[in-house]
Amino acid sequence: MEDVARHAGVSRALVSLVMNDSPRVSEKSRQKVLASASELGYRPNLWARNLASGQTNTIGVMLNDLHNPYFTELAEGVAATAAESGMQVLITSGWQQDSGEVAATETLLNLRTDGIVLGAARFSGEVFEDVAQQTPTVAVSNFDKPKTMDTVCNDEARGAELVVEHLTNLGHTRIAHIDAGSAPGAPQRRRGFTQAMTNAGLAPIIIEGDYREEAGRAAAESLMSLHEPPTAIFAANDLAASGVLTHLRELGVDVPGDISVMGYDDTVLAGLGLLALTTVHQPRQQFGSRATELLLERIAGRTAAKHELIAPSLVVRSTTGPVKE
Amino acid sequence: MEDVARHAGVSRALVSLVMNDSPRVSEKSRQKVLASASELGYRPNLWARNLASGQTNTIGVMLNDLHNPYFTELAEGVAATAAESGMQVLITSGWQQDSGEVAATETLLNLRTDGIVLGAARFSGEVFEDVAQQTPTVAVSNFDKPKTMDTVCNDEARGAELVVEHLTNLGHTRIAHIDAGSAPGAPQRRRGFTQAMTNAGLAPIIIEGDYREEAGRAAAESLMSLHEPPTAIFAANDLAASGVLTHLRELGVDVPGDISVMGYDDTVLAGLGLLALTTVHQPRQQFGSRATELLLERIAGRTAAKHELIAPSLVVRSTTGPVKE
DNA sequence: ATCAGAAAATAGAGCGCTCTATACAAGAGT
DNA sequence: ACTCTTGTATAGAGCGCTCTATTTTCTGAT
Repeated sequence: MEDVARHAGVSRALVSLVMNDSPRVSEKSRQKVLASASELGYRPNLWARNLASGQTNTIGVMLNDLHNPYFTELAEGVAATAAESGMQVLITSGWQQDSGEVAATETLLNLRTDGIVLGAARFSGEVFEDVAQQTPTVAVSNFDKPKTMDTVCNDEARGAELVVEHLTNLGHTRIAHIDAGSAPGAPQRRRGFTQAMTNAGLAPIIIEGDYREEAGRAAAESLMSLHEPPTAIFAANDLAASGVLTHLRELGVDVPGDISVMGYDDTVLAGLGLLALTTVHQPRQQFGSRATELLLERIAGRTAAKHELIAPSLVVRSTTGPVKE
Repeated sequence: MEDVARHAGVSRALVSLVMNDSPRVSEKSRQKVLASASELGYRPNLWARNLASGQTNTIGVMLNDLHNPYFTELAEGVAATAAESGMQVLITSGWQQDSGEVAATETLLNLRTDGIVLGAARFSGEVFEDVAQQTPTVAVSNFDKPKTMDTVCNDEARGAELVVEHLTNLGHTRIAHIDAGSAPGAPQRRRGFTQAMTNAGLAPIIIEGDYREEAGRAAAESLMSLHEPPTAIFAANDLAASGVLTHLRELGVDVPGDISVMGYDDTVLAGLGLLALTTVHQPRQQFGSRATELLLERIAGRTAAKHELIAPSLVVRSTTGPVKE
């Protein structure tokens, strides 16, 4: 910077003003400075700039797992909204290790980003309460309405309701749900399912499982060996639904002629021609952009916590149909 | 830091030493400092630290697209290897916009990360040559052996060779390849395929397509309406292969009884029960970790460019079998 | 010409840390 | 008692920038 100033025959301060697009600089010296800057290959040192200005214009995103499209689409939503406000986005990840999420968040904290979006899965909200104490924080998680941060999450109960509505409209009454124990979102889905079934005057059938394909396959096996198998299966997620479909295909059962299958999440899998799975879509990018909006509000000074649910929607493909007579 | 020093009754310099685990501090004062630090909730400001020390201990990763598992697994490899050397990893993404890759790289440059790993796809190497001039850089790309940076990439030719070997071993002679034009990696695959077929004394059949499912489906349609359809189809990637399978299923053609199908990449899709696709596995994490090793060498002072190919491997599942008599 | 007032440019004090050179004990050797 | 080490602690000058307060220069109206 020193060099640029000397080369352009002006003061360091003026160079700084030019670099920040200040309107208080004459066109002539702006050109002069810009010229020498590019000539000398000068680029402002972000570390120094942020140190001096005390703000980073950057928001940090902590993602539990980069493999999971859920998190990357979330990040994309964050990036899009952040860009509108001219903010940079920096991503760290826990690389699905237990200690990872905390370490990654720690990095962000040390970096002094203006705020943090938490795409966490491993821990309950409490672990992050003191993070939220130190910097504006918004979590995209099912946390239990913590006071120090905002949360945005999918309305899982509504999603389960959507499933039950769709299936009952098709005439199904024996509907089974493969649940995923205490995995993120699973308890809410299970509760929503039970609730919706009860409201419809139907008996909820629930069988244990998890979010993996193999679990779906195993669950389908138990379900189909019942005296009176269900006419519709609502899997824990798309991957589990894929397991269900695999087993039914081996059994020679026709989908959706003999039995209807639904997934949850609307991942790439669901759209594949061979699956064409009816599922529940979560607007993941919207989670990210809404979280960012809330974060920007917080950065601007709001302190009261907001907790928002975002409504999912139904995507009907070819694995559901009218109940067999 | 000032506060911590005062609270512990020592100088700022000593606090700095403690925070950097210097051996030149007595156990007694180390404890004292650590105690007051945690009491006051002090955390070192990374920006200031890096500014003062002139090095960031951070390597930057620029990823073309976070959705693509190729890139995220690459990042994971980088993270793992970087962690071994106590380096932090910061990720930026081009969010698959044309200008994105350059902007994201720019951010990294401004951040003065010790080095950059490029997971680029959009541009040719030239765009990044001057980046490499400014900081140690390794690209995981098919760039044409640039002098200023190292490259690591998949041995696409070998991958195509693997496919042809596998298929000819099963007795296939009419083998078609759906190619993906000028998309990343595609020309190399096409060349490798042609080469391997020619070497085996067979006529390569090539049909245009791209990396999407719909393209695979369309290509399968044309292929199957030939007078003498191929007995094996080697799709551009797994997604395209999925399209092929979808079409064949609709046609009632038995896979692998009537015809064999192969994908490329070994993504999650390939492992699904309903596809069970035979494919070529790319060790994506290894790309990342090898790139990081090279980058660390560069950071340590090496300047001569290295260009490495990494060998893929075959994953046999259930979509390939002996040719039908 | 003169001068108020706006516009443009500058000086210089930080920002929170690191790091070199220096100071200060306390023990070792003579 | 004296110097010479060795092991710890400290002062203070940066790192590359921003930003407030201040000075200098440039209007245009009298």
